[in-house]
Amino acid sequence: MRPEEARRLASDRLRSALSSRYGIEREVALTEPRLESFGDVSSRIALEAAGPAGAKPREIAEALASDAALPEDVFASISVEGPGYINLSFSLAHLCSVTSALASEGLVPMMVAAGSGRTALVEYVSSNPTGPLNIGHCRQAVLGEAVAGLLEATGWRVEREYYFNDAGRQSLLLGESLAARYAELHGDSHPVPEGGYRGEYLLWWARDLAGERGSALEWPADSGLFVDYARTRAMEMIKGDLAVLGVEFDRYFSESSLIPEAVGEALEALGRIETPSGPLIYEEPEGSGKLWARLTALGRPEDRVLLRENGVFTYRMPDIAYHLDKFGRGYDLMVDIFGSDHLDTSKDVVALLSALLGEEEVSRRLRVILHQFVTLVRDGRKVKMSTRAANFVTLRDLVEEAGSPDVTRYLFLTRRAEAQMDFDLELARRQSDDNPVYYVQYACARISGILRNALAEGLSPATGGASVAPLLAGADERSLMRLLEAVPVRTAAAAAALEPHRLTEILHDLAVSFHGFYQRVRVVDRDEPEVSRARLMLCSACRNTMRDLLGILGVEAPERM
RNA sequence: GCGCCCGUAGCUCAGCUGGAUAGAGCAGCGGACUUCUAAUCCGCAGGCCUCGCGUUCGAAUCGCGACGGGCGUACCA
Repeated sequence: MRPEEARRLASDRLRSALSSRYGIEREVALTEPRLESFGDVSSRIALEAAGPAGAKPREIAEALASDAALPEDVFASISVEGPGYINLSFSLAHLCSVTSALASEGLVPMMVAAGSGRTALVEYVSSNPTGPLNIGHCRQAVLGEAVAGLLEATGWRVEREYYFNDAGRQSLLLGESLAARYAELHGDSHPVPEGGYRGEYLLWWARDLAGERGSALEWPADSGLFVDYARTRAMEMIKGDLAVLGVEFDRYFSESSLIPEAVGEALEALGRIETPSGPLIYEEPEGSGKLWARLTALGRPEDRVLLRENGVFTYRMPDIAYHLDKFGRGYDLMVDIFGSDHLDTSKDVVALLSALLGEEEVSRRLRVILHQFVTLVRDGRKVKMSTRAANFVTLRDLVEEAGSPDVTRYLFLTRRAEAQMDFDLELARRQSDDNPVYYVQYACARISGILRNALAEGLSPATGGASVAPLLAGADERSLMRLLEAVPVRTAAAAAALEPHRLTEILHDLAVSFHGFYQRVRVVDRDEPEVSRARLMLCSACRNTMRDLLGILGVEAPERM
């Protein structure tokens, strides 16, 4: 029986006991208790039901425990502890059968597939093509990958998408910044424009451009060429940076592909909407051609311009068209991952989408994850960063300094998205020995070593399922199996919450338990081949589970270290 | 000013749909390698969970208010 099914069964039995004994209809939640001595799963239902039932919590708990009639092959015991907790213990046979399945099939088949073939689109990074990716994009790339991986592991069909703005003022500014560097090469002075980009990479591009096209180009006569060239190179650069992290998208979606048709249609649709305070879209000043969205009528603090007087859309407008496009593609779930600086925009876009498609539709299909910023710490001091001034640490630098994509990914994923975090460069660099990712990877490598050695002696993991339970009756074995059994449930919960950082906790728990087990229990024992094979099965389950969890996060599970 | 996120051990952070003695890593101190990888293990020490008020049988967790930090508050993205 899969772990989620075992919990469902216990929950249902307790619920019907509660119903028939007290006439209370209520879902019974089961939690993973904090301490192993509290059992394997636990319920507080008796404390919650005490009021409505008009009875003492302990009394209720005793009654439910005796009425529950749980199958003995799955549950070994049910007991009442403390103020009225109902604590359940799994049978060794159940733990062993799950362990066996993990050893032979890995983690994913052990989960009840919540997605079951439905489709999801995860949008992340979406940095505009103006320069290399920075440390913030790095956090986002890592997060997006992990969210996508988590959804895939729970049965969703996932697409990864990168949306970029290439039609706005920033593209123009980048083009002119390139033109300035280009002019500089040929001794002409053309200052980098106000608010322009000063990164050294523009100088390299200028040289390449001069090599291809000679020295006759001029700004603004050849502005289109400069802009196109800069954008192309920037996109190449970004893809290169992503490759350093091992990130690849299924689709790169450009803002300009929405202009003018999709954006026009979106604007028209918005224009048909009436709010209690008047039309959603209005012109102001009269006759100027400038169009505003009446966001205040949708509960937002300010109205916003969607179309400027000069006929150019503001960035919110293509954003809406882009989201409409995504909704139109029929995904069951869309996840947007943004930095916290996008909060306001994102809320405006969600409000306008809700006006177009209905609030229920939007909140059901669209989820926005806003992550907080990363503060870079170098020499114990916080580093100020600015993309345009180009005094920032790039994703590439970061991965190189941290030593590997694995370290970078794992470090970012140990914190939840909405927590600000400090990234200490010195720490990342020197953490080669006591970095949390190595701790986990080392456990995998250790197990691989054991399995290799055992195989060389002709011993392979047992495949008997629950039947080998008597051979794994030790306390260390049970602790590890108990943890393994809960992994599918914890992973599913992490997926439902879109919180990949929880997987690093699971991984850490598993590694701690395994290292302890390894220290105290000899796996391969020539005198006890059957016991050895049972233990090898446990090791294999542990390795597979960690490998699969690491895989979701995009981190390697090495065979040797 | 307003909106959102955050404030937990010396440092970096988990725990937050209220519940059983508040956890981890790093840093500190003390131990364990003739044994499948010591990138490991075992032990010690370290906390008015920012503060105050409230809701509750019960609050790190929920509400309100301070204080502190971050982000936003563009006709930039």
